[in-house]
Amino acid sequence: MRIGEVARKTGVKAETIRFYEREGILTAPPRTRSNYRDYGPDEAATLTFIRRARDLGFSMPDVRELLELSNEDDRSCAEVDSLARAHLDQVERKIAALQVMRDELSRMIASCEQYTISDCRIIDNLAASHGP
Amino acid sequence: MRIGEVARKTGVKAETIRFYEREGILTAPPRTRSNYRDYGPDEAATLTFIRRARDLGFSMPDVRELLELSNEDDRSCAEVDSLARAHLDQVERKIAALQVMRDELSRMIASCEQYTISDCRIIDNLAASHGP
DNA sequence: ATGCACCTTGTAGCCACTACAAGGTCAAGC
DNA sequence: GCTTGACCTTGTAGTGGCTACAAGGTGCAT
Repeated sequence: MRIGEVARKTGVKAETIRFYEREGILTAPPRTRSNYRDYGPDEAATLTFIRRARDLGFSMPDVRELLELSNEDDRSCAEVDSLARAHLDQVERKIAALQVMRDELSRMIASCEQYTISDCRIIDNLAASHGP
Repeated sequence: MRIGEVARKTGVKAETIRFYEREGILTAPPRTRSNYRDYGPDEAATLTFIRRARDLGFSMPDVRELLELSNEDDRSCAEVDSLARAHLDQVERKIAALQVMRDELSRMIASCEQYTISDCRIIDNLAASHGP
């Protein structure tokens, strides 16, 4: 399978696949006579794994770790669990931070009555801090 | 006021202030005899403005726009409003995306019973797609 | 033979900083 | 007067995770 096909099947762009190879995340596949990368189903599965982990927001270092762990069948999955929990924690923190932003933005926008800049509550809010 | 003091007062690090100057976001202040940057209260106010906008998640291009608009007192603040609304929209999208991640991560973590990798529901989930 | 989609390599760019190196300046303390 | 240490200067390179582009080679249908 050439890179374009595996890209379509896994949802990982060809450029990104080459990037993963350069970075050592994906092992280099064999080449055809004309020097094209020739992928098998295993590589496609790995790429799907990577893409799902990335979609869930795992960092590339985390993905590397998950990939390594996924090959050690006999090992306890406690590490996987703890990695996932740590990541969930980060995601929750990020949500909380964004909710603070959202609430403040909403408040600012609601307070603006759309006259001139000199009356603009949004600009006011940005210019001054809240406390004394 | 030297860069360190204005950094403390505005919460923008000295390195970042120099970076903003290089990028043309902040105009270069006069220098002392010993070539140190010498800031006045206006620059501090601008930096506070930038920091608050950044804390609210506005991009640097947005911040530039907001800074320019904030100097045009007579203009309608409709543009400010629309910029803020567009950004709020982005923030809400980001929250929604992260909530999807969070829910899926929670589900995965809850389904794992912490035996070996070969039984691990988390690894399973990453390896296979959901649909048939 | 021609066109077009696909592939190859390498390099540079994105965002918003952040880190570091190598050196200059200034006030306080001895 | 000399040292110490905090502060400042410039410039360059690194972060993450790709993405875009240039310049050229390959494969297949018409």
